[in-house]
Amino acid sequence: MESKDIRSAGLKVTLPRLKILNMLESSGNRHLSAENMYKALLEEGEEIGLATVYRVLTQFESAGLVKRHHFEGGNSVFELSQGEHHDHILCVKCGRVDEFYDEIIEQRQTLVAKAKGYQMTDHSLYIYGICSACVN
Amino acid sequence: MESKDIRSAGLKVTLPRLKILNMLESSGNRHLSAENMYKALLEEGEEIGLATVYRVLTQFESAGLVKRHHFEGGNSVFELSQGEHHDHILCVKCGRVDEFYDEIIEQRQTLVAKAKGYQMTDHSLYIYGICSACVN
DNA sequence: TAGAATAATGAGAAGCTTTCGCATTTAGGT
DNA sequence: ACCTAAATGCGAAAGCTTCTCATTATTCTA
Ligand SMILES: [Mn+2]
Ligand SMILES: [Mn+2]
Ligand SMILES: [Zn+2]
Ligand SMILES: [Zn+2]
Repeated sequence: MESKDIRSAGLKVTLPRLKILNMLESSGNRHLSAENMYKALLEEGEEIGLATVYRVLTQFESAGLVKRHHFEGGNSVFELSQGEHHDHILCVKCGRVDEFYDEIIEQRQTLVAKAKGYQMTDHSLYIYGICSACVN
Repeated sequence: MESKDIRSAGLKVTLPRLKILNMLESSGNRHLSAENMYKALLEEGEEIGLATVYRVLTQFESAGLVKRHHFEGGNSVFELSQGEHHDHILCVKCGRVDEFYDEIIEQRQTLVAKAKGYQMTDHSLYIYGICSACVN
């Protein structure tokens, strides 16, 4: 029952919010754009506006329910923040997205920030390449 | 004499191209947006179009003369590609940009790509934080 | 459970960055 | 100096995201 998440974010439990949250939970694709979700909902026969999708996703992001990523070229994508942080590796041919977490990279980032006199708040790391299915 | 760079990129040596290249070389700020350069050139009394600035920068990028970065929120920034690769650390308060290169991070990225079955072509790493001048 | 107060919605307009199209100008070779 | 191809500036347009506002839905209270 995901209504709890919405409520504890201080938001009213509305159909659009439930639909969007549900889509993020149940879709095979963990990384979806607002446009993706909007079109999928339309096809399911929902009556929803694109502005609402963006609004709701931004609210979910503020509430920590969702993470927004800016993949190279094009629009933002969103995914449920399921606890642990991770970074992304993307195929430049087919758009496939894989996730990874590297403790050493994380540590070095902290060290770099410290060395440069920064109090690190965040970081974004994307690796681009050609996936095994796309080689040749 | 930067005309050589332009010529060897297969481009005609024009005033806009010289002005833009010169600005990237002489400006105190190593990381400039197209809008930045456009406005600065207008203030210098140049007659130039924003579309030209974008066009020229894209051509310079293709020629390997400049690198384009997508800093969080807002527009792309460009810098001269002076040889060695580096990544960036940015202050979220004042917008300050510092550069760094960490050999271990670079190596780990290669390892991650390999482990995920990718042939790495590129990566982008930004660290965000609060710089020493902005703490408090 | 009805009603009031308030938040959320959908539709379209608008904002912003970047690119495109095209008539005009300019560069570079002869 | 002339010719041709390339480059320019301008405005329009694209693509993504946010804003505005009249309408609708949710939650709280009685
Ligand atoms: Mn992810
Ligand atoms: Mn740099
Ligand atoms: Zn692929
Ligand atoms: Zn700062």
